[in-house]
Amino acid sequence: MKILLLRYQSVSLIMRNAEITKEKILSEAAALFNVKGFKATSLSDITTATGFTKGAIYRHFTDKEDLEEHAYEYMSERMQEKFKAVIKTKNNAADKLKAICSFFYSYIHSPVIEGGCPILNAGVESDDTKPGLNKKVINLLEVFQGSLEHIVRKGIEYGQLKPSTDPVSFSTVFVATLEGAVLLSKIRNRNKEMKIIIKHLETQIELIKI
Amino acid sequence: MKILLLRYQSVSLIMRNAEITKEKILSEAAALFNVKGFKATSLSDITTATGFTKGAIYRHFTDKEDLEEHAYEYMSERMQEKFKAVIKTKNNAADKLKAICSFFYSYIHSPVIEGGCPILNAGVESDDTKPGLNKKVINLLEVFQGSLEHIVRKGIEYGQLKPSTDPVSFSTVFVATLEGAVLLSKIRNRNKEMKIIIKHLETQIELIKI
DNA sequence: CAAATAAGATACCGATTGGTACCTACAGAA
DNA sequence: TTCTGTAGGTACCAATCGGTATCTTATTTG
Repeated sequence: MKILLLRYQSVSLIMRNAEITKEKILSEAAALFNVKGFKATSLSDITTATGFTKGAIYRHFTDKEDLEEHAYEYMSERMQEKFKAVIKTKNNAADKLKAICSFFYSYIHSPVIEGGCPILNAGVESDDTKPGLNKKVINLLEVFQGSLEHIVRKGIEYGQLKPSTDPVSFSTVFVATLEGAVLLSKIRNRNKEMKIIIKHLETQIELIKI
Repeated sequence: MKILLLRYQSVSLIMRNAEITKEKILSEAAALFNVKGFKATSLSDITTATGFTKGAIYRHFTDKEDLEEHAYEYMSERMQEKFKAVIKTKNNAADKLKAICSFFYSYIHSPVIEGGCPILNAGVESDDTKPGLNKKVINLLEVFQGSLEHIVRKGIEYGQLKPSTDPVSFSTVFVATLEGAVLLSKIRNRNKEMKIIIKHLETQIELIKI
């Protein structure tokens, strides 16, 4: 039946679609890079994960560095999409901030990208040897912190948060604490630390609420 | 004069001392591992840095993994020494906590080990592929957080800190925030974030002071 | 349906990786 | 001063790395 359908569409069993192939390579490579690290992930890791050969990979990307950066861009976009969606679910500053906390808490069990937070992972690996990648990490970090800053600013403007709150300071501390939580839970392979830290952040949010 | 002295001590110009050699290998490897990462640092990187050959390295260490773990142990010991020294300079809980903040702030310009915090760097790299190393990271993290917990506990006991302070929660949040600060400053290659976060932590310390 | 184009596989390349066997020569003991 | 154990150097190894030239074949175009 299926074969018949395929035959009518004049599509052979071995399909070839550049766009789908590229997507597959990017998503598999992204997961591998985020779990094992960029340097530790070899091209053969990616070929076995995707089922494609090096020939296919090098048709879509100039070299490994190019693949790394595009794969990170892929992660970055996914993270930003999810992040925006999370913020959208609430309609006031405090609830938005709490929703972000919940997002991080749930990340352990259902991550957007396997292997933890791409800011943390790529941030540590890229700073000394991969300037191109580092720029993309900075960008994602800026989007993340910028969103928080915007939430706080708007929260103050709309009379939801205390005007004494410093948006830059608050968002910086918020991001650092969350990333620290991810690190601790990653190292210990448990969510005890995440739980404690999320609870603390939620009380901090309550403190700046009007 | 110097050569004469050496001759009298029957010490040739090419000295050979297993202990000193091992120390040199460990210190150079530690710095390289902490800057470039464990995977990204090759044995030839270490031979060029130390001036020794692979033959010398493999006499003291069974394989690269063994060297990695001993090098991390070396970093860990150095960090703990410095950490204890910093805590000792003050004689009450709040000042001890603030001294730790200052230590992290100064770490950017005069690090104990080049390349940033070994908990952050090795923590990210070891969790998935290097269980032996991960255990050592957990150990250092526990010593660090345990020290903070002890400071808070004693601070409460001696009437320096509010009894309502939860030592576990406080120390967990403290460590996470500091590590997050290191990450942000590392990614951005500036100390703006560190400055903001240290300031925040100092006011948090003031809040639990009696 | 045939020709042209482009996607992907195959087979290779030199360089580098971690690792080892063997040799040399220095340091300490006698 | 000689002998001996061992610290360290030399020369190699197979495996794997990232990368490329070339070939096959699926898809598109005319």
